[in-house]
Amino acid sequence: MTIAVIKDVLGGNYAVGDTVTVRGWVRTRRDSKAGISFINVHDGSCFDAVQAVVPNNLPNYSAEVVKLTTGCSVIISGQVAESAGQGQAFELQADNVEVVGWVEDPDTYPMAPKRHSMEYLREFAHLRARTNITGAVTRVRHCLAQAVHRFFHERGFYWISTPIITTSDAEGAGELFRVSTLDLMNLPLTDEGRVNFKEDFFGKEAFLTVSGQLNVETYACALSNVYTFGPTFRAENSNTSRHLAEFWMIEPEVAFADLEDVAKLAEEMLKYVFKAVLAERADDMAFFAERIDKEAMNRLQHVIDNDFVHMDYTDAVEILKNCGKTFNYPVEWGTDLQSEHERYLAEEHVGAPVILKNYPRDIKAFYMRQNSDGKTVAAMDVLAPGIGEIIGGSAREERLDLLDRRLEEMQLPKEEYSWYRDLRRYGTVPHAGFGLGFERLVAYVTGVQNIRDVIPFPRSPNNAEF
RNA sequence: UCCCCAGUAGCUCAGUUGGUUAGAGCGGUGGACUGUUAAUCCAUGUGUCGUUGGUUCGAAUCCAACCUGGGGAGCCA
Repeated sequence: MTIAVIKDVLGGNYAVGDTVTVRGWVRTRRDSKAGISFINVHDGSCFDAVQAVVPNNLPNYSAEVVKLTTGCSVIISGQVAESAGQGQAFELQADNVEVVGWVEDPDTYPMAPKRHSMEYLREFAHLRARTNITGAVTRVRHCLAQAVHRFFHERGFYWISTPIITTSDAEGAGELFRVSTLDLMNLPLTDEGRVNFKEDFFGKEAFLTVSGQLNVETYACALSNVYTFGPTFRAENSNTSRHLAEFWMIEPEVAFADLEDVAKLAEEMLKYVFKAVLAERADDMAFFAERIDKEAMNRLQHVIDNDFVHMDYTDAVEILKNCGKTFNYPVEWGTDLQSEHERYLAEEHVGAPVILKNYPRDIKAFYMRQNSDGKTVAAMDVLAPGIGEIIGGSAREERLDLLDRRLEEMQLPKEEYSWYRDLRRYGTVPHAGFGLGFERLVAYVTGVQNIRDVIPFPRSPNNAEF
């Protein structure tokens, strides 16, 4: 018995006449009074389902085959044949249909063979993987993840597994999820009446990481070219279509590199993974172009074919001031750009991803490298049309005195960063890196509007089902 | 967290300017027809009208609070 994945059957990897067995789930069944039934079966290996042509002389035809409904699991054996119908080159002439699992009540099976809203599908995160769209998103997501790893591997980067549990608030900003084994009903207290974390699992306060950057910098300052690719957690009460409480982030860090180097790296990486998706997931991308966003494929090709536009923050402010458009928020040097400003720059002024660089020092994180003008830091954001900031990066301040001054200005506890400061005390080097929100990348590529639909089990305020 | 919008059948929605028996399409089911393909045609069922409270002779409809979802904003990736 040759077990075949549907991708290989449809792709012509078997000869006509070969007997193969496919296993999967029924998408639709159509009966013909000519004495056959058509059963479309999907197994996740590709976008399309294979059509099994089932003759009515099979022993279980009337008892089982004609009772198959959407969602039933089956094992079907038969001969690969050129299809007499339209819509597929190959099909399966079935000579055995085994029903593995029935759908107990087709009327209440949530994944009915019809269009569902994304909001509805989200309520069935355990079943939505069976739909066309979630299947396609899942394959594209995988393709992107593989391409990211391949891209860095080919350039000599090492994948560093930075910790999920941390005991320092990496950027002194983000809201953190606490990790604790203390009994909430009976907390140990200090003499001052505070919670005594010395009795907690780690002997101190612990949290889920908001970024692997500070940790991965340590490895960049030894292995030169490194990156993280892992889950990240933010306890921010963000209720938007582009925020998750648990998301995946890719953070390369490069020793002896400056901002220009990592801006180039970001551009090359995006082009590399977009090429991979167009080459490897043409079936799924065609579906997104047809059903989600007409421009899904053109957008990627356009990014691949054109150089990214680089723009200084200072120049961007001038462009925004002189563009003749009235914004809800005023544009002024020294303040962070609002969504509407970023959107104008990426969507209208440039019409493609744009790299904004050299932001005012006072609105950026303590670790960003200060420019010689005394006003700005070597930071960049990659803004993508439709989704906004997709990448944020910077050169890191490698000069200890300047770093310490920033820690003091921002009133951050120096002791907490002793190991980070050590990197500047022992063989410091200029280095730079960036962070890419993986789900934002998947959303950008697929055209799916809500980030909650490009991760299998989204976590957001008030929602951690499944 | 703030602003706006929505919650009616399994799903997507219409409707009800407060008044008897609540509507369509899709999906499901039954049948017809057919190498069909989200087929087509015919038939068919289904509702604490989000929750709680208030106003009223009477509330699914008006009001309030709450819950849930969506859009936008902030925070950011």
